[in-house]
Amino acid sequence: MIIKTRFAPSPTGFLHIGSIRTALYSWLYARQNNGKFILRIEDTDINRTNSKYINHIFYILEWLGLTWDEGPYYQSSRYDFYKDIINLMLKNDLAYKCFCSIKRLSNLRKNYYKNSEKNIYDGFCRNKQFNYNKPYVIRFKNTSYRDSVIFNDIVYKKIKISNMILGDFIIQRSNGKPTYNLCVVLDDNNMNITHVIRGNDHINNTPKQIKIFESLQYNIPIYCHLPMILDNNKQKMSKRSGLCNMEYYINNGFLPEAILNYVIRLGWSYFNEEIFSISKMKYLFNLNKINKSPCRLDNKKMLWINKYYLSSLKYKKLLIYLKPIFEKKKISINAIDNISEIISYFCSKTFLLSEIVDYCNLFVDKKINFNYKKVKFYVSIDIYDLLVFFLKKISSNIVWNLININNLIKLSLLKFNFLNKKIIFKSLRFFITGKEETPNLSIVIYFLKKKKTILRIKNSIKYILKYFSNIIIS
RNA sequence: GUCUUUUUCGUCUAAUGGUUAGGACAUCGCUCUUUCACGGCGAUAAUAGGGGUUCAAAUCCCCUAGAAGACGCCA
Repeated sequence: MIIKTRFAPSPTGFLHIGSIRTALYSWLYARQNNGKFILRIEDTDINRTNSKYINHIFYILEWLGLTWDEGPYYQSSRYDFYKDIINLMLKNDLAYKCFCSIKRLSNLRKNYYKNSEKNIYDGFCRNKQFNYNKPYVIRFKNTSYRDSVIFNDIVYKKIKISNMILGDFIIQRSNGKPTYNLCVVLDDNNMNITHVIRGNDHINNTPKQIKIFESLQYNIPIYCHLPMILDNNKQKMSKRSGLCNMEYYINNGFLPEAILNYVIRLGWSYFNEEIFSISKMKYLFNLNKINKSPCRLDNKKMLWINKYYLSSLKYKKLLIYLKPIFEKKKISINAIDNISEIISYFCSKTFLLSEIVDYCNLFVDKKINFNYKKVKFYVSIDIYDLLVFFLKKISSNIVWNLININNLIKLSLLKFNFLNKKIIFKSLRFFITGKEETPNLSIVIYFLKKKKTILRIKNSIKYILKYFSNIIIS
């Protein structure tokens, strides 16, 4: 028997980190067993389905490298298939038409809550042969309410749910479209899915689905419900919440391998290991070792993992990841001549791709626009003298290397020893880069090269002179 | 409210009846680079509470409390 797993998102929002883990686990399990991984788009809710979300699903799975072997199947294009089986179910007394109005059902529900009873359909149309000319839904004709459904979950082991709470649930809406619980069963059977790996918010759907499987005499797949990943408010992640959204991770410079590594460790572990490459995951991952308890995201740990992968990437691959971010920030790579040297140096010092790009931005050939409020803090006669001195020294005929640049800084510290050392560093940094926080000053100067450094200091000197004259005038 | 599930450092987790309750991230300290950052070293920190079973309980059983999900003509 070929192992078949599926990832079956509904395109009603952007994928979040929880769906990614579900996809990863399903994908891994299929790959470990030489099985097949199927992509199925569950788009039976016409009102909420949006094609941009479908494209997003493809994009993210491809970005992560979670390739699928079959599909994508669209449930919306399989209505005829579902329809045939619904008709069969009607014919074999496994389902019935229900003409109850929405108003009647909502009143029913209100009363149930008031009397704290089970909220299920009361079976008003169950054994009647109505044939009104008005809209109807089709309900599954559930078996004895005294039964309970028992199934063995890979993660949660034995789960027992009373048939009492299932009731005669709807399998076809009044608009003629089948509902989720029916489509899932028919598709999982039709596509020969052997293992259903999904979030545990579906645990309560599982008995309903098992009931349909049984009534149609299909083979019931093995279920594996994964504990929820909760957001920072300890709530189920919403497709709209920003921090869990995959767009956020991509735009902020996370690497796919880092995301997968972080996500596989939520609810699963292998001794004290933290780093899992794809091949290592395939080798070590074990469905039977998944935890039951829900977990929360830790952005700091994710950053740490991202840093790990960032520093281990080769320059060429790194550049592929960096290019779209450069473009998004409208920075031209060609404007920095020693870009490869700069990127190779900074990739081991940063947590995010976007940080590397920000650092690169320091070396772009452009005029610095000083923040006027901050200038006030740095500008003084002494700093002016310092810059003039530094300019003179750096313009001299020196070999451009880190040692010599360091020596120049040392020399300046000595010459201006009446100034606070921190002030000297901070001022040089500010007037050379326009920023208050940068990597090591001598490294920055080294990468900036002689010509640009001189130009920038000259501009800063001019700027300070102008600043002084403005003060005198006013 | 009903049903299902869950509870080990702040967070992710290890420990299948005998451990000094281990690791990672975070935090804090020290330390290197005459600055920040990075790095190196170290420290703080947990078995939800109460009963039981047992020579022995984080681990098995019961109760209580907290948390999450489900209870749709959403998926």
